[in-house]
This record gives sequence, C-alpha cells and structure tokens, in this order.
Amino acid sequence: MGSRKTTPLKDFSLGTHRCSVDLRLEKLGMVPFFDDLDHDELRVINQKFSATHHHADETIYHQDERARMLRVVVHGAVKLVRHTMEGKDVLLDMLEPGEYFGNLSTTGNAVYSETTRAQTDVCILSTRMNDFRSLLNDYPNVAMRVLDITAERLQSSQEKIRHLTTLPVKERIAHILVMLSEKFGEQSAYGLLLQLPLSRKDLADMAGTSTETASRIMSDLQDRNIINTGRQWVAICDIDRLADIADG
Amino acid sequence: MGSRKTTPLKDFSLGTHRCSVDLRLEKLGMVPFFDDLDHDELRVINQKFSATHHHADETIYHQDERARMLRVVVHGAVKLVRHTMEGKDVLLDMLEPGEYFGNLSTTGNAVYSETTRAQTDVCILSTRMNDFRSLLNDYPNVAMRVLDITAERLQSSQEKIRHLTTLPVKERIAHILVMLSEKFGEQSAYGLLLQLPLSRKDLADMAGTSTETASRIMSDLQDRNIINTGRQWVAICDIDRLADIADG
DNA sequence: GCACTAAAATGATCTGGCTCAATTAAGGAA
DNA sequence: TTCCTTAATTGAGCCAGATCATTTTAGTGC
Repeated sequence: MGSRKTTPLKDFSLGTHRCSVDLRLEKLGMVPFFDDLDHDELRVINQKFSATHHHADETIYHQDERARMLRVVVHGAVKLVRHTMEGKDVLLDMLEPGEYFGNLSTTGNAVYSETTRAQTDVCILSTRMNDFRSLLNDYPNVAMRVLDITAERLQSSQEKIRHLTTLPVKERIAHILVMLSEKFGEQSAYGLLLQLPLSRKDLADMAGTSTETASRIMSDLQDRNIINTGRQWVAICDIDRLADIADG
Repeated sequence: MGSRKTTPLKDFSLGTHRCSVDLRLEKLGMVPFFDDLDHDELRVINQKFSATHHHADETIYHQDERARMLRVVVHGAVKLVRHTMEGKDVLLDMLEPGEYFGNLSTTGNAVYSETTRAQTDVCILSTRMNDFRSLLNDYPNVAMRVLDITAERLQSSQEKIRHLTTLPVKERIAHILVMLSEKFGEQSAYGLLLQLPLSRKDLADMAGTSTETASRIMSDLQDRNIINTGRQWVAICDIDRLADIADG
C-alpha cells in the first residue's frame, strides 16, 4: 500500500460552488417527497427556499433552539447529533444531498431535538416551517410522501434500537459501515470509498461505544483486509465479509 | 404492607365488554389525529373500522407479515416488540387506548416491522391501510396530525437511542417507569399504580438489559421505598425521587 | 387454608467493553 | 522535506452488567 500523501476523499470545498437555479432545481427534484412534481411546480417551490453555505464543522442549528426551518442538503454531508449534559454525543445520522432535516411539525413551541453540523463544506436550502406546511396543503401528494418518509425513518430508528440493545459492538460497527456505503460509497483505487470525512469518534458515536473500542475494531477489520482506512477516511474492500460480520 | 392475596391490577377481561357504537365513537374521538373531527365525521369514519378482540398474550400480528391494516387500541394495552433471530426481544412500546399501530405507508410491499401482542385482553379497531389513506385524502387536517404524531414518535425513538447509548441501566429503568406512569399511572392504595401487567422481563426488554439486572434494580428501588411492586405489577411511591434517579 | 407454578430474587462468577495513560503516525502547511 | 497538530493506535487494569445456577415467594386455583 505505497505511501499516500493526501486523503483519497474528494474536495468538498465550496470555493467554486455556485448555487445556480438549475442546480437548486436539480437537488430539490432529488428530494424524495418532491419527486412527483414536474419542472414548473419545482420552480414554484424553489421560490420558497433560500440557500446558505456552511463550512465544515460549523453548527447549522443547535438542539433545543426554537425550531423554525425545514432544510434540504444540496451539497456535502450533514451530521445529526443529539448530545447529553455529560458531553457524550450520539450521532443519529449522516445526511447526503437530497435529504431533509429540521422540523416538520407546526406545534407552537417546537424546538430542534438534535444539533446538526456540517461534516464537510455544505450548501443547504431552507424554508420556513410554516411555508412548508402550506406547501403540504397545496400538494397533498407531497404531504403523503413526507409522511411515508417520516414513517420510514421511524422504522430505521427502531431498528437501530434493536441493534444497540442486542448486538455486540463489532457487529454494530460492521452494520454502520455497510449502511454508510449505501449512501456514500464510491468506487476507488482503495475499494468502495465512503465519500465523507469519518473519524473513529464519529463511528464510536454512531455505534454507542468508545473511540478506543471503535479504533480496535477498525484495526482488526483492516488486518483482515476487509477495509482499508486512514485518517478520517474508510474504504471497504470486502463488502460481503463485512455484511457477514454485520449479522453474526 | 399486610399480606395481599390478589393483584391490585384491575380486571381487563372482556367478558362483559360490548363494543357499542357509542364506545367506538368515544375511543375513535380519543385518537389524537381524529380529535379535530365532529361527531358526524366520526360516525363516517367509524364505518371504515371493524372491531376485534384478543386475549392477553395473543399475537395481533407478526413482524415481517404483509402489512395491510392500521389499528387503534380501544380497550387494554398492546405491546410492540421487535425480535431478533437469537430470540432476544426488544420491547419498543406499550400502547394505551387511543393509540394507533400497524402500518401507515402505502408502499407496495410493506411488511410490519414489529410484532404486536395483547398485554391484557384487548379490543382493537382495524381498517385497511388503503381506506385509511383515502381517508387522509378526504381530511387533510387529519393527515397533518398523523404526520405530527409520527414525527413525535420519531423524536422519542431517537431519545430512546440516546438513553440506551449513554445512560446506565438504573437510570434507564427509572426513566421507563416514569414514562409508563404517565400513560398507565392510576392512584391507588399502593401508590401510583401502573395499570397493566408488567413483568421483570418486560422491563428488561424495554431497558435493553437482562431480567436479573432488572430484578436487582427493582428490589433496590423497593428497599428504598421508591416503588412498591409484586408479581407483574408496579406502583410508584415516590415519583420525585424516581425522576431524580432517571436523570442522574 | 394448602398446594402448585411461574415470577422474582439472589449468589457467584465471568467478560466485553470502558477508562486512563501513553505512544505512534497520518497528512496538511510552509 | 521537515515540522506540527491531531487522529489513531495500543496497553493495562477495572467494572457494570451478563450469565448460570439456585432458592424464594407471590398469587392463583383448589
């Protein structure tokens, strides 16, 4: 494995990124609950959204802040974190372009139930919650899709609970890597590369374990040639064996 | 503290239970997403539901079965369980009258993602998923409320993940007892009695621990006069101290 | 009241994963 | 190429909680 001098990860920086109307429309069209809409409808909806950029590691909003916006990832990856007073973070999800976050509900005093942080430089489209709600009124199909997607997320959240309570750490980590590869995997010289910066701590916070344990497990996986990994990056060499580990 | 000879729990058996139209309407009216509707609208909706009874411990539907129905608890308590091939169950929730379960989504090949079992004798109203969906089309307000409730459940599922990954078992159990008391608590001679049969195994499966550990913790709580407990029942004597334990 | 059964309690032992404490090395910056 | 920061690794000891094996007891049914 010769001497590498740079991350295999691509450059997410927004230096050149221009949020053209076309790009916005394209990304909005990728949002699962907008995929029934035609081009003209998307143009109308696009009006309601405004774009913002955030640098990697910047916090987009904080847990417990008053929740006013619904957002969509256009570029980059967003990390969804719930934290405890003791400073132990739980990493709930990593979002890719086309996924939404923020708040859906119009219940008066809603607050965000998690903190979201830019995992790379990101571009985000935001709309006021109320605008989004009236949009749901105008497009009942979209409302149904939003319901479906929320129900799906509930499912997978419950599946995560099952993992946390029944599986040993090694299986949990294997599982997480498989999931991430479905979202962020990209063929490369190093194997199926997860196209986002991903530290041992991130993995640990996702698996509900300590950084040290995550590190030991990753080392073991690398020794067995199942993955290939460096500082903040992971590539999967043998997805089948990894999947085997993931379910016992 | 004298010698008790019978459970303090009330009798849930359906021997005498008759699902009169009035009772059905009352319970449907309690369902959070129907609470905007007036009496006449409820009567229409009621037509779409049919009632079934199940004895305690009976399975209502199995995980991975094809999901066709949406159901509402009318009488009794329903246990929501996800199980693993290794036979380790995870108890996701206990539902009280007025709560819904089953499937919301119309995605073609949906299957139930959990098993539901009658925790007591129960009476359930069911409707075909498709009928429910068209109902959501006819009553957009209801659709919005369903979305809100699903989003709320997602929140609390994520909060559960936080607990499982960051809190020690004792705190998790204390927390679960507090939650259950909000749903099932009822003043009684023994304290705030949880009005449902609840074994050490149920608690263990909710907290993601072993029956033995759950038992030890319950014994300790009883020794400290925080709870009062017997076979399949729990009463809370000192909810404040319990809440203190629940958050460190 | 007595006997029976499944739930609960309890004891003893073992271990996965955590914590604390260094050490090593990857990869960006200059 | 070298330096420097911070991520990652590795080791050693420890402990919460699991597991296994009994014993006890609550509560039901007779």
